[in-house]
Amino acid sequence: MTDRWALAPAEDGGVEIAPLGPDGLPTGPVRREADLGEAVRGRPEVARWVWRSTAEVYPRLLATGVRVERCYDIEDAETLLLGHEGRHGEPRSAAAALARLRRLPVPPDPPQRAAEPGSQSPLFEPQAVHLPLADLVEVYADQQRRHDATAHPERMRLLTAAESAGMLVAAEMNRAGLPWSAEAHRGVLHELLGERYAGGGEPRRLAELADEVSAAFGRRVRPDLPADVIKAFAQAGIKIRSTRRWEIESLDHPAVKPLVEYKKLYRIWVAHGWSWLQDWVRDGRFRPEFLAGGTVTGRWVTNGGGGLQIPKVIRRAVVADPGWRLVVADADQMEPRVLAAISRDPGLMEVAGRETDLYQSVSDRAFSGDRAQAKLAVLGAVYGQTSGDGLKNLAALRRRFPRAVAYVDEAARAGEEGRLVRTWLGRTCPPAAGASDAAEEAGIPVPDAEDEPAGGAGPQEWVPGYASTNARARGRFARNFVVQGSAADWALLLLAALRRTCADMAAELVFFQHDEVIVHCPEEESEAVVTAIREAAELAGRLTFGETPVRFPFTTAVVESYADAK
DNA sequence: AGTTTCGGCGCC
DNA sequence: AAAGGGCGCCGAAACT
Repeated sequence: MTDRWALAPAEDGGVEIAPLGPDGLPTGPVRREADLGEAVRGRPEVARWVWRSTAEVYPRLLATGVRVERCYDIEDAETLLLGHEGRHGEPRSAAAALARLRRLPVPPDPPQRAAEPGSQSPLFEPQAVHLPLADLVEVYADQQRRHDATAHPERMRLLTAAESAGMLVAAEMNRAGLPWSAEAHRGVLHELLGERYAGGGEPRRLAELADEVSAAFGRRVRPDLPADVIKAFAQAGIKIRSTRRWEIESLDHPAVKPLVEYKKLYRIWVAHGWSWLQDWVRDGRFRPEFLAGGTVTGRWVTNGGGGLQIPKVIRRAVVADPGWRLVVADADQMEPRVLAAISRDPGLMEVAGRETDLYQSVSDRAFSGDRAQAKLAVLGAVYGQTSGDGLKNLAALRRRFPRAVAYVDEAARAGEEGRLVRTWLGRTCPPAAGASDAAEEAGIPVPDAEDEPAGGAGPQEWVPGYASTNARARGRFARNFVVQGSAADWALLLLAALRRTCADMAAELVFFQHDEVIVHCPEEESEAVVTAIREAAELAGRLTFGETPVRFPFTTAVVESYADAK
């Protein structure tokens, strides 16, 4: 029997709290207390705190040294429930949910604010509508009933609980920060880019490469301006459509080598150079603002500093504190393993039931041992590749793993037809996701019935190529959604389990990137953390997908620098 | 002058 | 050889 309490910060800095019964309604009077931290600290027996917004409440609790074991984020649950009900566009605030319940005019959601460098404030406007606790629990009790109305109530409950747990993890990671050595970072920059010149212009190495590009063209060319580069190639008699690297690299021209090198280094300079370091690293920590469930698929995003796009060469700057270690753990072939678990394809489950390299096993069965082809085929199936070798390989994949391919094909068809598509736990893809905004605004009908295959075509196997461009884009989105989103479901359970183990140690979760976690811990705890990650992965697999032979192995490394993990 | 979009590329 | 999912970020270009 879980002991749940609702909590609502009051305008005057105090807090309202009340115990809740199984129906989600209060079982006792609403109490007012003067201090948020004390109200929670004094009730260690509470198993789950129910509140409007984790991003509003939990950073304040953490600031006073109070952690909670579990929570329920009403506005996050509202978002997930609205999505499941096919009402993605409706306002998701607790105030809006209450207004819908009472059949009053529904207020629009407050706008989101972009993160500023170094700020630690919550993502949502601080003046977001506060609801009295009595109103809040009315919304909560209604949400409990709405869980019961979903296709799989127990999975939906797991989803809202898991994402709330993810929000606790995110808040704790935001507070901890990623250990970052500014000195190591400057070392990498100097090694790659050379000296900086006064005035903030290009560093030495970039200036040299720009000169080499210009020399190769026989005139001054700015390699950072695509239009200038296209013009320069045109004058040399080479037509290019863009200056993307894969298009440039195939050209036979002396400017190619310095140009490609320039683009690589330019990227480091502008996105992760000295000014980035100045803006985002304080007191030996990089603090991107992690936001759990920030995308349609449930993947996290970070707000500020490009926290999920740290280039490999820059990872040298992620360095554990003295006497501490980074435990870097990366899930092995997560997406095909998730596909095996959700499709229940016998062949793929058998392959995914081993901890050895899944792509190698797939290639042994369907691609005569060519691992690269097997990987391309699997990723092509998941991403909806429509041309090239991927299509040919997809046919081989379909022969050996028919249920797996049929699963994503069905998702793609549903997406094209504008039907709802869900992850394993019930996160729901908006029916218009993947369509281009321009086409949507132009009022292109969805789906385009005239583009459907002619009738009487025999067994209805899904084939690409008949729907409108927009419908196909929605199909690809939906195809990927069921795999990427179910992987995100699983990852939330993983984080929740790992967080519980780390709570008994000094170890802290400091980074999470889709299928990869970093734990910062004292050296002597590192082996325990490795074990905890393995156990959390298996537990997450069972909790998310039920009884399944599919395994979720991790590659782990105990290192002092992130760069040494691979 | 300020704001939005585009091109390109980093990560998974 | 060529292009298919999810993101964020930057400067330049294109707008208002």
